[in-house]
Amino acid sequence: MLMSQLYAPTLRETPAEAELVSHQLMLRAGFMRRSASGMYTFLPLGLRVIRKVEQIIREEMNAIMGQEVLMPIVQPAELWQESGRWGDYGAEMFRLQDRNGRQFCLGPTHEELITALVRSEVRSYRQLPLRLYQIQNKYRDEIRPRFGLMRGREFIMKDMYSFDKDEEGLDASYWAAYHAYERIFKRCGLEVHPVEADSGAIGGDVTHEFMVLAEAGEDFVLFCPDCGYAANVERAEGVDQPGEAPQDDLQPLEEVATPKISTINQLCAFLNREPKDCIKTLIYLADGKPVAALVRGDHNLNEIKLRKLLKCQVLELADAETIGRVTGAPVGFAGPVGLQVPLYADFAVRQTVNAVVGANKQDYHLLNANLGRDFVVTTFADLREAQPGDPCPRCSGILEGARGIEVGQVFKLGTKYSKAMGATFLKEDGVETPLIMGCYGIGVGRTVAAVIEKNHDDDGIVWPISIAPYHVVIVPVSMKDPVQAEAAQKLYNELVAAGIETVLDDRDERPGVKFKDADLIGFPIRVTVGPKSLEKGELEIVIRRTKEVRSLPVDQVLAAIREIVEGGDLG
RNA sequence: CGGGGCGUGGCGCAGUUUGGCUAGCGCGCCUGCCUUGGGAGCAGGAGGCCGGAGGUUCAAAUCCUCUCGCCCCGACCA
Repeated sequence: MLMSQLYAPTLRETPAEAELVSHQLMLRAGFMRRSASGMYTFLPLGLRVIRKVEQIIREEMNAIMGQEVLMPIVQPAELWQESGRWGDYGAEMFRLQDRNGRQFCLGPTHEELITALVRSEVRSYRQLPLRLYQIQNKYRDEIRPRFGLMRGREFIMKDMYSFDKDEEGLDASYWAAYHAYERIFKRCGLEVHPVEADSGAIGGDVTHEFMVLAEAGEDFVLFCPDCGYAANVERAEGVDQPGEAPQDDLQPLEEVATPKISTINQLCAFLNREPKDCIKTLIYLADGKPVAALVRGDHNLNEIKLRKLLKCQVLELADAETIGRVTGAPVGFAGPVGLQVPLYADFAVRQTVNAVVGANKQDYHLLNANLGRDFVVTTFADLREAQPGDPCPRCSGILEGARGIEVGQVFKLGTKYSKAMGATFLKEDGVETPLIMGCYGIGVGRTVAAVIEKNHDDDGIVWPISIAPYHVVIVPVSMKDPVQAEAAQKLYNELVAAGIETVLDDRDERPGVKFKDADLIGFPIRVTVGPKSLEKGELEIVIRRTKEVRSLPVDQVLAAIREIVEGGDLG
């Protein structure tokens, strides 16, 4: 490809719309442009990167017996009504109608479609296992699209769906996908960390997310440096440290005026106590019914855990009116003593002694509230959000925290969709049984964004060879010098003939401009064709990542480049 | 959806508070000269119904009302 022909409009200045480095660089380097909030056009360079990531995914999916299919983006409402998700998905689903008024959506995911496909064709255990995957655009009308490809409304996703006859089969499919993911991200030059995760609305119990640790990440993960335990904060377990609180030295309950003090921090400053000496009382509505959740003052409640414990559909913080009705006080003064709703408490509450709690009375708190004597908890459970510094739930280590970008997730779905949609098969014994499913997603665009987040410097992107849009750029210092132009063209022909993806920067620009663009775009290898080295019969190879310069005789350049490209990553 | 910010040539911005004459600057773009090892220099030039609609006024980028779009924080979320 000739640079003069390549449609890669680079920008000298950072576009105001972009916040993240990866987003800025993709715009600046001419890889993509925005068309609407959360939707992007990929320009030639961007598309080449996307295609390379897709190709790596294809190879690894095929290697675990995945077969590629292509499904419609527009999906009929009936299928989603069957699974029950037409209602559940809510405003996040792009919906549309055809001319006859039939309802459709732009597929946010494809479980329904694939299940419908398979149920009409798979009849027997002899046809299993079956692993189908697709790579295509999916649509979610996100509340807040942001960070370029990181959270778009239209995004490219690979999803594989597995169908097995039993749990062992599902387990095999799950771990095959898990290990394929490790290979895929490694080939893309990413270090990923599989973490235990919450399965959210998609259902199922066992699930891992593949995280790239980066400040730009929207997720928070906790991990144990000793035993390797790693989990999304949504999922990470809090430890139930054994033992009851000491029963001696209980002080008498005492009411204390705390005017206008309604947060733990204000309270601690006012009373000169530590947050861990307080108990937070949060009033929730679980499917409309008020409940109280108790966590220690230095902890945060994990709503996902509470929702699971209560087995409720809708869980939301109660409004001020409900809080007033339940506690008899305005927001900020709720406490467990005397509350007439079920109390669900985190394990850590069990160890508190002489705690500070709300008095259920405006501008008052209680000192020395004690479990058993002053209030009774309905159920103790792991309800708090784990945090760095907590004990590891698997060993004696201490958890650390980091932000992460979720680039992939694997789920054991079980029979949620096959049951709802009647996707069954006959087992060896002739019994009709729902298919056992798994699903395995990779955000292609997000993976590219993550690679840039982890591989850039002040000058631009530093692509790993494996997904670079081109391997090499040839930069003649001056195209007007026929000697340089000829040498550059000759090398270009040789590289292309050798199957090396090469761009020749044939523009009549000053060298500085061409070097800047080359760095910005991030070609892993640059060959400079200049008068100084040509006189000696040499060319210069510059490694983008290290800026290392190697001067080589002209006739050795091809071999050297080939070695670098075939050697894979430059480390 | 709540809070905040921004819409002025392709990009980045000034001008808006305190209405006023041909709407500016930098970059990019076009022509010519010159230059060629890290975003050169000189000269000339093109390009904007100031997001849109309505209103106030002798006069609106600037004031008022409505609207659309984009970005950030939060809540939310495979």
